[in-house]
Amino acid sequence: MKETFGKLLKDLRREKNVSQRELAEKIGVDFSYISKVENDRLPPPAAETTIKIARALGIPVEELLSHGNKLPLDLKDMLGSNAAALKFMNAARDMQLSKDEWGLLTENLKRLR
Amino acid sequence: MKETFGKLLKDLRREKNVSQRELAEKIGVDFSYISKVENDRLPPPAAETTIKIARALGIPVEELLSHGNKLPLDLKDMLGSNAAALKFMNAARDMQLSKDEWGLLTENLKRLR
DNA sequence: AATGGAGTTGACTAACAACTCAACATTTAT
DNA sequence: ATAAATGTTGAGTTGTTAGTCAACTCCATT
Repeated sequence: MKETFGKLLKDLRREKNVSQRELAEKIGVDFSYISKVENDRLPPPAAETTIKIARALGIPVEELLSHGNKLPLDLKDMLGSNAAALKFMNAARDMQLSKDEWGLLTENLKRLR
Repeated sequence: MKETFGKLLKDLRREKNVSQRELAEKIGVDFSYISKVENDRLPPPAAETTIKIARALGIPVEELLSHGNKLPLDLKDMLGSNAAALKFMNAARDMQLSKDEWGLLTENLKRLR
């Protein structure tokens, strides 16, 4: 159904004409690690590494994160320590919100203040 | 500033007149583990274990989760795989929402459909 | 024909998470 | 005072995460 993280990364990297070694150096990992991730031999990198990759390639961070199913630490902390936010998220999950509905909520957020 | 997970658990458990052994058996862990957690010798349990504790003691799940800074797996999956939800959360984090504002959002959610 | 750049692979590892087990100490009830 | 219940502690276990390192292979040039 959904494209793997590896394939997505490989395609994006190639589009930008960056070698595995170049990318690896920019983000501070071994290049062989990039290879394995691109071929889905290893799971997607940690959130912070994924973010570095997105920045290095100049693509929206969320797209990559969501394909890797990874949560940045700051978000995890915010949610994990906030009962009210947790309740909100539980309710949202139960409603199975669509992409557009999430967009709407993000708009509402700005109008909240 | 904020009460530790351990102290909170110890207080709640005592209020309900439950021994460490009883609680441990109900949720399926060794009782010595409960002791260590209550004395903050070990970090708060995994989210799923924390939820079992909350259920066993009859207290709201979110209160305990938020004190342990743990995120249930289903929430993590939902967020981690949804770019639109991630953007929403990022925006919310940037705004430093108060408890009441989160409550408002949860209300709005119901009115969304 | 050999050098260099790019990609792939196997084996290994350090750190952390989430506990268990056995022994001992303390508190409570009889 | 003693037995039973309850609580604490040290040491060890098992699994997962997030990678590294060295050794290849496969091409494209020179």
